[in-house]
Amino acid sequence: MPGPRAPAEKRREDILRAAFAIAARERLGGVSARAVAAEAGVSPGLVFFYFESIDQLLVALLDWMLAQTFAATDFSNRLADVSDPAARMMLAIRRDVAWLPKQRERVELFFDYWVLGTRHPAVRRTIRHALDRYRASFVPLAGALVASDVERYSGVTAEGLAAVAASFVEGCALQIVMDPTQFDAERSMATLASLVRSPAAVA
Amino acid sequence: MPGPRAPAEKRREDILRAAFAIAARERLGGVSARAVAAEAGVSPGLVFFYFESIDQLLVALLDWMLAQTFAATDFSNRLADVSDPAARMMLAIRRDVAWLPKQRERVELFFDYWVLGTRHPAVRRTIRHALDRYRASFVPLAGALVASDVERYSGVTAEGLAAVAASFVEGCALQIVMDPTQFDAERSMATLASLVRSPAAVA
DNA sequence: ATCGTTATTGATTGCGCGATCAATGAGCCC
DNA sequence: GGGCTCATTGATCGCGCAATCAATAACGAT
Repeated sequence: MPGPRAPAEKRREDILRAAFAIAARERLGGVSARAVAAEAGVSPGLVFFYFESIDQLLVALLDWMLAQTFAATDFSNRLADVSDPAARMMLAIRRDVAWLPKQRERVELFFDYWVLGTRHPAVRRTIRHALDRYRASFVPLAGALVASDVERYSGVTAEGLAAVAASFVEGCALQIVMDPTQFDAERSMATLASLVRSPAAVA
Repeated sequence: MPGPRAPAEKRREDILRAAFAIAARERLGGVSARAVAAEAGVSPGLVFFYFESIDQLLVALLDWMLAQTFAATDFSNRLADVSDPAARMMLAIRRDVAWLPKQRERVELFFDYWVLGTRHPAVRRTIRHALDRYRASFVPLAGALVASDVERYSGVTAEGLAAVAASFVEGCALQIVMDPTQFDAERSMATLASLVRSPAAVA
């Protein structure tokens, strides 16, 4: 009755890929053992052989997605080419906001996981960690910006500015996912640029 | 076998309240016909008598919650007392961000509904509409702010600024629900205030 | 007091789910 | 090629769910 065998790593990967295909199509609610098995062309029992439960499969899928996502974005842009701190910060934000619509599937899935995380401690920890890393990634840029014009940014800390930048991008993600037709990324970016630019540049 | 009767409107309300009580406790996943009936002290069949399906009960519950939420916030604060446009805008944002932790249940439920909206067009429409209304509620404030200093805010439209404000608040909502201990609302507010304040105030 | 309407009941049906497990055969070592 | 390991199968269990419906009693009308 058993079919052909495959290396353990490949099978795990096959099942994760199948789970992702379904999740991208029908979101997390569509990821059931039967559906994943059918998509991967294996029997339902095998899913539980490689992942003890569906919850654990979902956690593994989240890790898998996050690893892929960070690998894809971390070094995709030459931020170092821009010397002006304000422009660097804006470019970083713009890069992330521009990335959102292209990867809408993943952004939507991430929110699905975020909702799941409110009930599922392991998922919550993973997501918190990812969001913290994201916020932290803005700290050096924010620090340079604050240092570049201490008068203009008096009372602003690097951490505080990084948190606001992260909030902004996450808010944009939310709006893109909720209603892509209404949200105008360019307009929001232009508005943010006007707010951040220094008084010297205005005058 | 039937128990005592009640006016149709009261029964509907009873069932909605029961559904909300469960949703606040166990989220949307806990809202089943049996659970709602038990909470309301009626039989499961009665739920389907007043709401044709569970989906329709959930839609009715969403409408009910949104009506309550808007009724509770719209007139809770005397924005009109503040004459400076920048301060007015900041106060509006601060009021909403301060409201989030107190109503965490509702915010979480709102995101649950977003997930439900994936499968359910009526829910999706309702949520989009609510978010649009929210963003639109910032437009008058943003318009006054832009008009108060056309030089400082050149290139900024009322709609754009309103969208950014909404993004910011929604981003705060995400962070507060996911990790209330990490998110420092006051720090974010102070940072935002520094960004928005006019050059005149800085000098 | 009787009757018709209808709100209310709870047993029931059928479904999809997560999870289990005995049976099975593919691949590997000697 | 014999035998061992274990990856793979698919039937199966038990559960909770949404939804249905015949039976029933509460209530207003007459």
